[in-house]
Amino acid sequence: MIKRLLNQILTDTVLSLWPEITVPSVSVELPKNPDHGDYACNIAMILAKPLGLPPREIALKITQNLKDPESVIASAEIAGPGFMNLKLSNASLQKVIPEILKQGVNYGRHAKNNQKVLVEFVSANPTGPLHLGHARPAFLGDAVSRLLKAAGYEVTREFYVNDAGNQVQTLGRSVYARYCELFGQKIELAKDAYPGEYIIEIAKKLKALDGDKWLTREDYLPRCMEIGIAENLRDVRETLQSAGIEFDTWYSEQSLHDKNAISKVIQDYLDRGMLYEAQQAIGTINKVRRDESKSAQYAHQQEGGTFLKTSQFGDEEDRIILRKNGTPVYLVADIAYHQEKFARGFDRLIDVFGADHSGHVPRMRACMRALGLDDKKLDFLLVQMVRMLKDGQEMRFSKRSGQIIELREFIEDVGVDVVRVVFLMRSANTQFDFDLDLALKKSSENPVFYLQYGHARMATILTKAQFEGVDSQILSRLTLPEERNMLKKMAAYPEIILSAAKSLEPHRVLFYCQDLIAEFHAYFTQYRHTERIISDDLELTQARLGLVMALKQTLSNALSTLGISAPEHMEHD
RNA sequence: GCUCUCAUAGCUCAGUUGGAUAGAGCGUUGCUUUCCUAAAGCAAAGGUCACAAGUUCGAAUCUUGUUGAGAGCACCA
Repeated sequence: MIKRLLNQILTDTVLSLWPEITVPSVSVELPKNPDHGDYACNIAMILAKPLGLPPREIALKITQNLKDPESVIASAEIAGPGFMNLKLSNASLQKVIPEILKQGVNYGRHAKNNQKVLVEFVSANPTGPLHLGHARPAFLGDAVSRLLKAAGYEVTREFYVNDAGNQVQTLGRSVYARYCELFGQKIELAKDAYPGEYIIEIAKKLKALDGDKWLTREDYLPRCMEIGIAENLRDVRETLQSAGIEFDTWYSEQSLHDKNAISKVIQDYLDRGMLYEAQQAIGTINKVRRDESKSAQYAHQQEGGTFLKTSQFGDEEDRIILRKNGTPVYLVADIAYHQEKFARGFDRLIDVFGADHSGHVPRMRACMRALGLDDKKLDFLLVQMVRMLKDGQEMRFSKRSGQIIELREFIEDVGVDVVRVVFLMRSANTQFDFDLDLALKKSSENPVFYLQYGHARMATILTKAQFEGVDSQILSRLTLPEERNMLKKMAAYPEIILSAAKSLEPHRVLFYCQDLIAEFHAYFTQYRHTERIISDDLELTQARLGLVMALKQTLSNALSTLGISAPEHMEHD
């Protein structure tokens, strides 16, 4: 809000001086070095080239002719190669407090931008419980959704349910095997069967509902699949709920099959002349593939069929979509699903998934473009892998061996907020090591407590003293450098939300919280003997309480935008 | 072999999209509490931003190459 004001002033000034010039987007920044004023601007350096003048000269002109009717800028200095260091008047900084208090929980929330966005995330196969591997994309998708909403988007959160295909059939057979076992039959699990304990629980449920009716029947599979999917989805939903993650829609893959969306896509491609019959995809011939590549490994299973001309749209080779026997491959259902998403009228589609599926990105883009759809609407948030460490050793998970840590248990053991913060602290783009021992320690080594303690400390102060409201007279008492810094920081909050949403990077908000709290803690401790918040000076006390209240509001808004709870009170030893 | 991502303090990571003297947390060392919560604060130590060229007023950030790590490269889902 202050930034926008400064932008306006500088743009007006430049226009008044050089009307013929198209003013580039002015960049005003919070400098790290306090000697560089409250805000720093590099516009003079950017204008040096188009104006053909030295940056310092331009800066001088600008500072001497500032169009600043409300005298927001108290002083402007020229420094270094041509930076303008702006110092703001106390009064203009102090205005943030009433602004924040007026807006309350809405401070930092932006007006609706009439953009509809769909965020698809988790979308785990309904063949088992969620495990630790799902955690990062789940929390990221959730936080990104919250961020986009705060930034003014109308957000729909969607879970794509893979309830069709081989995997759920395997699930059905696994359930049936355990079901038979419950009636005393000796069974041998198939090689690809799911070995987990939870399958037995599902079998028990089936037995309780249907008795022994399926023992002698051949058509057991649909029923076993149905109950398997339903039970797993229920478990997934509960786990997500305990993680504070809700979805608006659960989109069934089977429903696409049911309404013939698959054959429709193929017809669409056919109409567009995008298909051809061949032994081999165009593109593979030119590509040197060594024995290590997977396609070479499986070459003997490749028989030819119907191919889609994705190589014309940026994919490295054409993709098969119908096997030689005419059955569609998995990709087609995924294409149909994305086509559906486009048809539902969103302005922006975001897919969140693990970086192990990064190969999916150019392929899906190409498939959409081959349908004549604008793939710029499609965004992929790739979440890098997490390496789990226990006792300094990497833990390897495999679903087949049943060696997994269930997300549900993990959240129960560690606490939602801790897990959430650990996963949101890092940008999605970097892989990181998750130290399990550290997460389990409920000590100050854990960054969550720092955040929450800051909020609780503010809450304590406010309950201790009666806050009677602010007016600009009183607020003029806030003149300590630390107080000015916190005012600036709070004023920057709406910008942080916007840029974090724009770049799909929730961790920025978390680092912002960390900074804001650090400033408050330092302020609090430094002045605990001299300039206490609650003092005999009633006016000063009210002004500082107003500051704390605004801080608390900003912090609580930021934390809730990430789904992290902000307690009023914290118990500890 | 090819493609993508990454490489910043002892460890885990930020770095406002090209800006001024590269930051935080943890760990290490020393200090601060009669008090509104010490789950806090202050100070110190710790860096060839993997390496080498290039682009320009200016590079951790952009380009190319090299090295190293992770992921992907079947008509599996």
